[in-house]
Amino acid sequence: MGPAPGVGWATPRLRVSHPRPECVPMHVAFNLAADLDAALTSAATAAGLEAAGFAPEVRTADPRHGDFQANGVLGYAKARKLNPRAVAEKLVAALPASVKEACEITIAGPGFINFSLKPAALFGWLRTHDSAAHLKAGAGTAKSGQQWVVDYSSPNTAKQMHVGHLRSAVIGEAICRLLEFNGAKVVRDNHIGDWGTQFGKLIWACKKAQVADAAALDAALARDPLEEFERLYKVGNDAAEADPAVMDAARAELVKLQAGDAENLAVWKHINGVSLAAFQQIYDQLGIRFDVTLGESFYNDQVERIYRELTATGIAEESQGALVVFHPEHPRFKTQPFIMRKADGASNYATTDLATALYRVEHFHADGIVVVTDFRQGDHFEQLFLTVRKWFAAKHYRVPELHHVTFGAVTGEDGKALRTRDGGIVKLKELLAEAEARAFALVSERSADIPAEERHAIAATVGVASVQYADLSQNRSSDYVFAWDKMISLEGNTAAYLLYAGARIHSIFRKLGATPGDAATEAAASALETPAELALARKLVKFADAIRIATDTLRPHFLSLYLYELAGEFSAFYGADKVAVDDPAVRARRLMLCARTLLVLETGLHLLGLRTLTRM
RNA sequence: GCACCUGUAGCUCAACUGGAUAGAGCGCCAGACUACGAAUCUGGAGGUUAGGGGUUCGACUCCCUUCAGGUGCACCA
Repeated sequence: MGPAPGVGWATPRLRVSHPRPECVPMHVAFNLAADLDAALTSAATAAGLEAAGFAPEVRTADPRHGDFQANGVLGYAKARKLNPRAVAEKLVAALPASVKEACEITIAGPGFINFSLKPAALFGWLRTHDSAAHLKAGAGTAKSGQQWVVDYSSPNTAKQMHVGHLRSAVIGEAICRLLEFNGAKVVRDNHIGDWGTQFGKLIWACKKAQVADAAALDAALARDPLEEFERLYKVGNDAAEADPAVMDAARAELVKLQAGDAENLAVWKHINGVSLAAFQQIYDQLGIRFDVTLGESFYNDQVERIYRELTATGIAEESQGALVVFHPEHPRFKTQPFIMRKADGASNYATTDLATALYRVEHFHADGIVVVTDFRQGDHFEQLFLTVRKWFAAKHYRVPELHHVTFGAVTGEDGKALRTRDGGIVKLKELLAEAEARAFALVSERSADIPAEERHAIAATVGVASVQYADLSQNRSSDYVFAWDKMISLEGNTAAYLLYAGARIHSIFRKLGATPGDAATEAAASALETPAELALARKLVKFADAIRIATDTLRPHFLSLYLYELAGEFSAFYGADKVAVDDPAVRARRLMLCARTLLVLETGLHLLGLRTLTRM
């Protein structure tokens, strides 16, 4: 999606014709790659290319070749048996003067068009994008006016959150923030599992414990309710697996619950209240606040309509007593059913997920729905989305974009599912506490001069950020190897390295008695000159592209990678060029670079859901 | 059996969904603090992208096939 016409190079209105930075015009596009793309598209028409068959394909380039490259002429020329370099030359000749003034343009190899931003153009971008609000204003056109619903975290009640719940929560929150930054309105929906068969077993076990020793049960529930419910679930589950009669009894309890039995409903409510309170403690640490928590139970009374509509539209059919959907056009789902009503008449998660999709469109007017779960539910969501598209089309409901955002398993360093020393599940509560403890040890070792109280606060940020970032820094589709040493490490692509880079910039401003982004200081800045200054500026300008790709692919690691490279570029600059020099114009421009690096770094980290520090 | 995911440097991971000489960190080797935080930086060595075919100007990326690991597949979510 290109920028709004008339805001950049695509029109002759912008003229970066004066090398003196103070003359840089006000309107500088946030996403220069997109702007260049638009300029090339216009130029293609002017140059007599077949506009319909030409896409510029602008992307960020290897710094050896420039800042951006356009690859579109290769395919275009090939398809028409033209000389690609000749086409590229025609195209470049047709570019508006503003682009030629802002960039060095070369044609290389088989027909790549390379663009290198001149120092004044880089300076202009930095001057324009001087606050978080201006960055957001630039990015916010991409999904402006769209409504999205993001379904993430979604643990089951009656159980504690464990390490398996981490990725959905962390990745989901980052996706929410990215969508918002791009201008979308986002509803954060915690689709908790509060209506499944686990309650049959759990209620059965509760009643049994009640009969056996009511006082002991009450005492255990008073001490740590969630631990006790978890233990009872295990009792019920083991018993049900060992004895079919217990399984039947548990099913009966579930049926009673779903029918509205007062006693079972009371137990169920108690369990959910206790669970949500415990979840919120984790969410507070991760900086997550849901707009709605609409679990499976919320849709319980809406399932009849689902059965009715899917039957009436001919999408669902009876099979072996169940109501199912087959997809004849699909190699597998033509025989593998999507069961939306069990043979015993009960609903299941296919039913509630169908109802959920409908509710999100009817109630929230969703343009896009994102569901963040692990990859093992791939079949389910593929079937669900196929069904939803057919159903909504048949009923003339709005069909939103549907995305199943998957991620791999969390494994230990042996490649197997992560377990504690004694083979138990790693509880999220304990994992975060350990991260904090390890971070505290590290901060204490490195910064013994900071008061203990502040060190604890720093450790809380570093510990949680390290856990979050470990997840966000790698492609979500691969399995994730959990390794403490790598996670809390200060070296390499870690949260601590990025937080350190930020703390060091804050330190520069403290030392020089300056304020980041101070307009009076920056007004004195001279043109960018040294290789390190220019390299850093080039990296800063590409923030827009990092945001774009992370959002388009719903993969936050593209942003993480960018921020890591930015921090590295800053460290190189820091080592090469001293900020605290006597020449006021040089000092001013380097302070400006520091301020923009800080701005982009902190804005980016906040988009990932991390908290940042001013010292550590 | 049928499908999906994964396989890249000794290790942990990237590679913008087909672009230029496949990049980082750790580890290893050699350097840089009487300079704003060395929790840092600058160099170097390290690759048949699991194997084999194919598609094309161009392939880690797409297709076919073999191998290895993981995961799903009728009433759990």
